[in-house]
Amino acid sequence: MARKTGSHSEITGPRIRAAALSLFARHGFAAVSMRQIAAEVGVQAGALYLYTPDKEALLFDLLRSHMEELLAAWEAEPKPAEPAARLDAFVRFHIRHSLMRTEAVFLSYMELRNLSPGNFAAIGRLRSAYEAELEAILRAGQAEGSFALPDTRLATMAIIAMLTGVNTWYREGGRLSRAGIEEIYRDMVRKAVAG
Amino acid sequence: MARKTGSHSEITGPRIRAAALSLFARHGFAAVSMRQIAAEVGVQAGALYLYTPDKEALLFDLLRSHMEELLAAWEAEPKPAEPAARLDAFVRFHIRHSLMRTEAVFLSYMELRNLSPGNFAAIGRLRSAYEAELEAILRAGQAEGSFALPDTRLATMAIIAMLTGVNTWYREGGRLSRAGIEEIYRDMVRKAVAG
DNA sequence: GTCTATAGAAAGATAGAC
DNA sequence: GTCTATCTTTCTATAGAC
Repeated sequence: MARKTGSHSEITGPRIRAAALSLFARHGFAAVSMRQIAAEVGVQAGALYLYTPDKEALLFDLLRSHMEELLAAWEAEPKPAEPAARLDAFVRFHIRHSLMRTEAVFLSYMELRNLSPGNFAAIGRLRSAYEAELEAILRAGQAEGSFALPDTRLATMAIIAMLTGVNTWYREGGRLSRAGIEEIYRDMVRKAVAG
Repeated sequence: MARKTGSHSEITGPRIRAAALSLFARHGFAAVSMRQIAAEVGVQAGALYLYTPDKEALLFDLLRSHMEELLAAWEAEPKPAEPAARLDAFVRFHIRHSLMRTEAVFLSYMELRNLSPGNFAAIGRLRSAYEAELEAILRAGQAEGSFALPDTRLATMAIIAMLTGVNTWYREGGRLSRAGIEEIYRDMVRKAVAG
């Protein structure tokens, strides 16, 4: 069972990812150096390259994990069949999830442009898949007659932007509780799409 | 009227600002070098320092100019007294202005964190002043009874996020005209705040 | 006002000892 | 698996010629 000195591969990898996520979200991908990430983890800069081929791959990994986790979480969510109730569920889910993963959401909206074209497209596809979930709900409600939307695609983008915006102003321990915020947004969205 | 060789101070300054705006918006402040900006303008890197004390001051100047221009433009806008009509005017104005200044809007939402604390606070004050314009409209409509909003502050942030989001998906020559987009957003906002 | 040249610091990434 | 040391490139910013 003897191990080499300083062998911590099972724990160092996740710690590097966590440190990178936090630093990238706070200062921006390009403004953060590999040395800073290494210092946060408590290793030397060179050691990072045992876990990632380069800096961009580290960013891509964070973004892809986030999007895949988001899609999986929505899939696992209990989803009513009725469009109106399903929309409520989406709103609550999106806000709750965004507030739980503030840093990753920030990254996903800010650092796409630092990806190579191929990686950019891959994240774009995952994002489109998520947007399609909301769009399907709106389309179903529209077909059923419970929603009145002149343009379903625009409404999809408008609602997601509105909900994701919660990340720009929400602060832990502020005036409103998370449940309270979910409720207010849910009501605004309900009214905005209503016939 | 003899001038020194290569004297273009009246025109080089604005061209530097334009190049910096475009590059910062496309690649991010930290990812753009002074050399790139200089190359875009057609001067040497050293020449930039005749127009700005450093790189951050260049960013700060762009952000401040944008916010001041935004506030001045809204001030110059014809504004109905009735809250409902005034809200319509705000929505149309915000979308129109955002689409006319895509790059600056992008910068304003992405690069605040690259400012020093003092400069950050200065831009924050300008942004708050703008948000206060919308919040005042919502408050007036609420007091008058034409709007029904459980939380005026949250509604302010939600509406601005929704409207500004147009920048993330709008492309020139796309499916919808600018006027059409303004109209659809106006209707969604109207419904969202209605009693 | 712009140029060339460069100082001085810091970046990403790699090599090889342990 | 992590370290130290370093290669190579690039950066911001300045100095001084023209």
